[in-house]
Amino acid sequence: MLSVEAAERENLLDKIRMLVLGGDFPPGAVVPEAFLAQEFDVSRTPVREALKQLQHEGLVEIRPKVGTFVREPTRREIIELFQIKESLEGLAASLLARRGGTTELSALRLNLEDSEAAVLTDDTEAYARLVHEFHWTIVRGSDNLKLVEHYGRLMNQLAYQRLVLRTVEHPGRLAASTREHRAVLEMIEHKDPFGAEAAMRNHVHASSREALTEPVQSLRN
Amino acid sequence: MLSVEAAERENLLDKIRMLVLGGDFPPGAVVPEAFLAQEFDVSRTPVREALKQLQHEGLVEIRPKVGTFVREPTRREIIELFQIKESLEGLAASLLARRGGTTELSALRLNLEDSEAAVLTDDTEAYARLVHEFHWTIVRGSDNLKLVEHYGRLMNQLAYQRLVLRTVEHPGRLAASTREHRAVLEMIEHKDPFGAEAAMRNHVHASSREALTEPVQSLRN
DNA sequence: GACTCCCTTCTTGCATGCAACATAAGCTGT
DNA sequence: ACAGCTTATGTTGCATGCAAGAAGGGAGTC
Repeated sequence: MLSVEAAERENLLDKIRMLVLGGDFPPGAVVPEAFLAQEFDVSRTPVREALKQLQHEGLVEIRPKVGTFVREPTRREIIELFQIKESLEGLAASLLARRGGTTELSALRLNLEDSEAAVLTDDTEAYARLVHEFHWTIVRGSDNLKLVEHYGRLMNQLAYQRLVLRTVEHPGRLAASTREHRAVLEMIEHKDPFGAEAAMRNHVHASSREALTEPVQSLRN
Repeated sequence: MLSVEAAERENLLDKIRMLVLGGDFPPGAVVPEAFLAQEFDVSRTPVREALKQLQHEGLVEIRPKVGTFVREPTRREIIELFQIKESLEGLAASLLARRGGTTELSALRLNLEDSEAAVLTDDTEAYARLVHEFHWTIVRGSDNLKLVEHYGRLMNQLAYQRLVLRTVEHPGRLAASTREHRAVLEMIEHKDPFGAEAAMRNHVHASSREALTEPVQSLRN
């Protein structure tokens, strides 16, 4: 399908994105092309292309003739992105409910069981992974490839992993979140698009408020 | 704000996008980097970066080691994109209604008057422009910069201009569309977020069905 | 001591050269 | 005539070289 070089390039973009998202660089720090080029043993040209793409994704800012800087989303941007997240995931839930994809439904049921187990054992790391999987399963289950694509862009911008780790620290949030997931799943099982959309939006809205209540250092700008 | 080089590069990207969207190249035709480089009197490198970006926007497809091809959205993709459009514009209308931006409101009122005049005189070209302006005014009026950004990406993928020109050809659609615009505006004026979202989604849905009913050559794939 | 100017250094932006690969045409043998 | 192979061409992918600009530091001056 994809030639070897293309796959390598994808990997390069992903690798650089991981490096940026992973927090290995302090926010606002400069990321020289030459360093990345040496790090991944390629020329500056493919690194440039990848950084250009990351700029369009909003993860870095390229100041012309100055340098490439890791860009931390501002609090306002996080609010804005969560509004879009709410809308898109609502759409995804609605589409999945209308479609009634059986494989996704069973995956979601399984996910919910695992999530409840993780809540009981207080396994926040597993829970974070399951939440991620739950949302992505619904989006993919919408059977709308363009939606999947745009959703991926959105999530990249949100630097989601850092945030979700923060929300799960709130006491009681895990249980509440799981209840909301169950509500969404039930609406989808009943093939109720409007109900599913409403439940999903309600859930995302609640989770966004949780993610934003904590005044964290990296969100103070 | 933007340095000269950055502005030039933006212009280069926009210029190439216009060329691709403008239909100067037959869909599926190859667009060699070297040609564009000579056309705009730059090296292949910035052309490459621009094409790379256009690929991520979904307008062209770069087959490795083969060439760059103009990519026409399939009918399925258009349906998918319209679903997202409905969701995002619904969000925008909702946000604008909640906010109650006065400058946007007056702009929309003026737009509606002009639109009705264009309907009476059957000026389809002016109407297409006004429709475009109406929707963008609402999206910008949401005061959500990230939404504006994502919406722009979406519209680029839809190759909107070609489609809107097609919808206005349907008899009676102009008047119906204007009525729907008025409904949206009234909901926003009443500061009714839910009503505004519903009206907007209804409008987009109707317009998408119009855009998709016509079996046009370029949409047959 | 503070301010201004220049210069050094680091970064990106672009042009160009070369290699690799995919595709298609031509050639040869059957 | 046709199938398989070879070759020719066109394209992208990447490496490298060079120039231009921006930021910071240091020297000189008031």
